[in-house]
Amino acid sequence: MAEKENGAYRNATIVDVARKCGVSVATVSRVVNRNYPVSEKTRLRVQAAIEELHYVPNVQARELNLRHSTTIGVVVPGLYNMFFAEVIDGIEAAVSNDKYSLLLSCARNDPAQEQASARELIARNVAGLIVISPNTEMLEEDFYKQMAVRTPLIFINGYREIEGASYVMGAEEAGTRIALQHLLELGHRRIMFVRGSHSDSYAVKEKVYRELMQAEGLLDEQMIVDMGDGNTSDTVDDTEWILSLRLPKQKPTAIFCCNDLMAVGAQHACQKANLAVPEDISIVGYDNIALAHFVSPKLTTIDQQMFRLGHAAAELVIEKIRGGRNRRVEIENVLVERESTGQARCPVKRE
Amino acid sequence: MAEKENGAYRNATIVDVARKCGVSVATVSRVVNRNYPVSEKTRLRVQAAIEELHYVPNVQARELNLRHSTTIGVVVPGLYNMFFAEVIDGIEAAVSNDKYSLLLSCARNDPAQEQASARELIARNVAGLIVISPNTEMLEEDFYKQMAVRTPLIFINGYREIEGASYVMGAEEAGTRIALQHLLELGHRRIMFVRGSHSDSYAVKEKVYRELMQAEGLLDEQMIVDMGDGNTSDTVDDTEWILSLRLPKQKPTAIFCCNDLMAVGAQHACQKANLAVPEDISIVGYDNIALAHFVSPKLTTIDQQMFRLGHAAAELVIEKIRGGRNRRVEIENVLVERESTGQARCPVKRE
DNA sequence: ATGAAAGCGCTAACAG
DNA sequence: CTGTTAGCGCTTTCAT
Repeated sequence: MAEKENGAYRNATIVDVARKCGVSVATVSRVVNRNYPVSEKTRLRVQAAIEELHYVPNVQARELNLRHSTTIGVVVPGLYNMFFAEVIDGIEAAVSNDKYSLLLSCARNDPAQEQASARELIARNVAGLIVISPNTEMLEEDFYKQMAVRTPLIFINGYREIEGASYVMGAEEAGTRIALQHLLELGHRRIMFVRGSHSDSYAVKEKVYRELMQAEGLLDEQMIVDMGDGNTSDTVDDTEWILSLRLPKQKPTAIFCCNDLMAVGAQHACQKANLAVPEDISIVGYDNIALAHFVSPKLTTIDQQMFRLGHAAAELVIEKIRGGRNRRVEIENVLVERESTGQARCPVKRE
Repeated sequence: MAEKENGAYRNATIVDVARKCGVSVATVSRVVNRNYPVSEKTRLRVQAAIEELHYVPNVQARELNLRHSTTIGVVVPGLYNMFFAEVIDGIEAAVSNDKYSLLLSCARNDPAQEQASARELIARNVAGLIVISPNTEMLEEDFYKQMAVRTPLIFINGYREIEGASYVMGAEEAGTRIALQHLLELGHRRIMFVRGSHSDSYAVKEKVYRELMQAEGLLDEQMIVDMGDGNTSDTVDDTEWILSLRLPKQKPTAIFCCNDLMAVGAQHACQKANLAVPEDISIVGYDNIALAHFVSPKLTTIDQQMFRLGHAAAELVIEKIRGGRNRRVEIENVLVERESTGQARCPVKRE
């Protein structure tokens, strides 16, 4: 039993156990790790002592000795967003499956805090580091490049190339194309594109949108709307507000939104404008967060497979820890057809 | 610069720095920690060496030496649910504010895994442990009691009393009463109660419901519906299904749901049954997860203030780590009146 | 102001 | 099969 002296906790160590049953610490270590022969008799004695003292081996001390760590660090913008939460769920599943533990730090959407988080995790001697949606924009030149030299480094949805790092990326270009194609095939010609500011993810999608619409002779600058901060708890309401102004003017028959929050905002705007979804107007979101099938009509969207995104990242770190090479893996983005898309009202034949 | 030999990472230690500039490790330690005088000249030399070698102090080694830890462990059922994610957001904010780091482990709603997670965290020498919504039902008799002896232990929404632990609880009894009172004041008499299985949280709420309805002479066993697993990604659809069967028979004018997922399911069921919310029927949820204001009509619900729940728990561990006593704190549950509740259609005068 | 040395809890040779 | 010992990276007396 641990003794509590003046409020301080003092737990049994390997020495306590050894002394308790008159063997050496080496022997105790051996029965704990089952890696060298120990006579049945002493093994039992030692185990009894372990039980009695509630001895728990100190992993930190072991790792110090072994010169390797079994914890993985994760830097995430925050958990307020289901997207990140699900990614972490995936990381945790893979990581704990391989006997690693997960050290988590939130960057609060602040580049400075992101760096501080990464540094903190490194100092805590993580065996590898995963950074989700890194804020590379205002990034100190080779902050991560240095880091990659000392620790396996993986980015999830990091758009800037960092030397020495591995990447897990959702196939957003392909995904955007699929979504838009879906709308086109339904006969839609006036497709609005709703994006947010300050993320490479939006830029990638806009590029695809422009190319595709251009190719179809359908590009109309007025149809591209930037609603500002696209990833906060106000995104739904903000989008609703902005679209309620734009809908009457642009009269789209379909709306593509860069994430599901915006798409739900779009649903609200249509509802307020007395446009039935999907009868009068179709809406496609992106990400497939849980919210997408909680709303009504259920949202048609592109599944980023966040759990797999996280899971793959975890596998990549572990691979690198074991001496593997850097890799870049893409997770397929697939269309989830639900209730918010349908045939265009007055389908225009596609030439 | 760290050397990479046959794919293995080998980082600079305090010894490397000391050797590099011909001082003792003690001196290096002093300039790193700024806790003892060092001459300006050597300080500069040492700092230069630190920069050059990209030396990062090893927190694990320091903590081993100092015999104290600066990491907090958190056991959570999972992150698939926004409730838990927001609680962790709160914990992380408080914890990192106090220079602690967060070690996270998911219990996957499995009591055995929950114990494994807790053990794992303890072995990693956390300074304190927070368990969110512990699955105390099938709990090995004094698993946590033992644990509380060796490490500060905090439960968030833990209903079984464990000796030696601190508690942070949402005031669910009061919250349930507030929600029901709200409905009563709106003139509702036929109030349905929707709960899930296997959680003390449901039992607490049902108790309040029964008392209150009994007191009003309104209790009707038929109005209490248990929809089974109440906290999965299927909860919304399951609730919709079950209620679509019960609504026509019971004809409630209001529905109280034990969490927001169920409440959204109830909204769907009403919609399918052509009951306008809130004109024909009122719905109150519980928790106030983000979803609640993303749906339309926006959900009236009881705010559990998850962020504060987590924040308070973190403060409690830290308090205990510093030698404080065990405490039990309640976080107020407040009514958030939005769009899903309104005057009863044919208000019956309350006697 | 600086260095030498002990030791945190643990594991892995190396002897016996 | 078991014990002795060195040392992981670090901090902190205790000397100088």
